[in-house]
Amino acid sequence: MGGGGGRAPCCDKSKVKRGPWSPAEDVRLVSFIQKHGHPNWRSLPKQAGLLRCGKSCRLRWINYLRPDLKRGNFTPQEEHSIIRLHATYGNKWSKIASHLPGRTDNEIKNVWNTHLKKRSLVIDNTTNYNDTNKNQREDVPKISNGQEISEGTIIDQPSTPSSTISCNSDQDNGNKACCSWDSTTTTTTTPCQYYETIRINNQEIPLESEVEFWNMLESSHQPITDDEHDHELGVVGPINKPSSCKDRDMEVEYWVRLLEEELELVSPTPDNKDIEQTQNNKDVHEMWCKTLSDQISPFWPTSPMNNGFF
DNA sequence: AAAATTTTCAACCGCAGAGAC
DNA sequence: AGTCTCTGCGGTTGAAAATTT
Repeated sequence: MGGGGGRAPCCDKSKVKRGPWSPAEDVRLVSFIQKHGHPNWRSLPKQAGLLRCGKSCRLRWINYLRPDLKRGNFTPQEEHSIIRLHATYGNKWSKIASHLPGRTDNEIKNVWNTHLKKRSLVIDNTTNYNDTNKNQREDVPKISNGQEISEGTIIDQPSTPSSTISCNSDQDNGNKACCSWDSTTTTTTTPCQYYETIRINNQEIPLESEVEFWNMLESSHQPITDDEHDHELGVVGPINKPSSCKDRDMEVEYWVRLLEEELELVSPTPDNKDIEQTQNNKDVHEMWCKTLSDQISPFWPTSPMNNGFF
């Protein structure tokens, strides 16, 4: 390591927000990365209008917002793999994560510490994964044609990224879980197509993806231009968006606006009668949750349909 | 039903590696 | 060669949720 003479802090901690991320921040981060990628985490928060340090943005993206993440509980097969891999690699969580597409090192670390550590003491580590009955395995990773990705398959980066965005997992070896999106249609009026792909044996294969989620967000590149909100978040200026996505922009902007109002980041929209007429915060919350659940993908990490809302 | 305790997991912290200058 | 910045990693924390008493 280089250095010496003391290390400058990554950011001024007195000027950045900490703690749990709000849905509004998530939207900002995702929509910014969707359009601009993340060439520089340090400068990203300012460019995206987020009062967060770059490290926090990176962590949020990698551990929670990346589109190639699996959601939900670990399957018994995944748990088995973790136990077996831990016996090989020890606490090298990123190494273990590289064998489990869609799972993060942090997630694996948590599940190990909370569930598997004790269990691993009583499980016979010599059990061969391939000995299990595949017909009983429920959540084996699949590619778009339904074919299972067998354990041990080398998954690496696509040879030619299909857009300016890349999102690689952080592993330091060559076997990287990877996704990419084709942003070539972002200036058309048709819903944008996003593909998550993996490269297996020199063949690029699209994964089953959360297309609706990304389509929903594809036109939300522009930060909300509300003065109060922008001032609070330190927005440096609007980001140009394709005019052809206007309708979808309005839709996304509508529910983002509801979100901001619920969070009291901005005052209620004058013409939003439903919200104005509802005095009880609980009612507002429930109505708002329903609005969101009607409009956004259930895969959205903080979706009320995903039991992760608030 | 309420309080106490335990569990979960998102987020933070500091360190180290790599690369740029 | 030395310094600095950025990024990634693994350990830890603490608030919220779940469970037990």
